[in-house]
Amino acid sequence: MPSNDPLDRVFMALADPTRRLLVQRLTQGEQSVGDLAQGIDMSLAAVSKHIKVLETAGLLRRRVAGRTHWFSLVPEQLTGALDWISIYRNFWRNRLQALADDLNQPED
Amino acid sequence: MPSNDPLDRVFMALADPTRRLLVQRLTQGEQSVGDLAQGIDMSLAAVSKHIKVLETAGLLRRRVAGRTHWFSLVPEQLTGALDWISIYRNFWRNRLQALADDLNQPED
DNA sequence: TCTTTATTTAACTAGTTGGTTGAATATCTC
DNA sequence: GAGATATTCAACCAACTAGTTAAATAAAGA
Repeated sequence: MPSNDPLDRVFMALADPTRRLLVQRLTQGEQSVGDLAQGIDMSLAAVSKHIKVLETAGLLRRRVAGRTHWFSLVPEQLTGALDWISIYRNFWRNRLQALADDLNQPED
Repeated sequence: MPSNDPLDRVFMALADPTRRLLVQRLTQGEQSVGDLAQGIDMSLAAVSKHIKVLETAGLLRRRVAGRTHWFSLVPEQLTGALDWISIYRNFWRNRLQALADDLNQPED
């Protein structure tokens, strides 16, 4: 088993262009494996694996109906990743702002 | 060489808890390899490699002064990752909002 | 110049990733 | 029930990751 940490898994899941494409496509709404694999030059089994990585990371949810598996996005984990980045990005932005403010001080 | 895509590299770089710790520590300001490695139960060579991964992803900058290498955060690439996530998170939030609005409609 | 300090590089290893193909499972349709 | 459809599972492989230790490089200090 690879990493167990939710942030590890989410960032890892997003570190692949095929998986980011799948996430992007799922913003159009619920889709099946076949739908998602459309136009991707890769075996269905490989796409299925990518989907499983996203699912394990908690980025999407599977609904099985008959022989078809339907997937849709789940926002919570994306939010966790966003929050992590935001903390440090905001820190940095504040730093730059402080520097700018400082430079604008009268020379005195 | 692994992936060449900037987003791949940034998300991959953040998918490791040691590297996220390094980023977190660098919000305290510029630090050397030795500083950064403090308290991390890992060889200096390993920490040095983690730093290189972050550097290659464009998340930090190296300034060599004498025998010491100083590192500091660079915000641009973090922003790229943040933007990617935001696009889809905002999409999702809007969806939920639309649903909520719909449920609040008078029944007519 | 010799030694210590700061860091990287090289060679190696175990485990993981991302793909393949072929078989298995489950469901739908005739 | 037989065949087609949708998808996963298993076994395999090449490439990459994340660590190790030992040696190399470079600069500082005595």
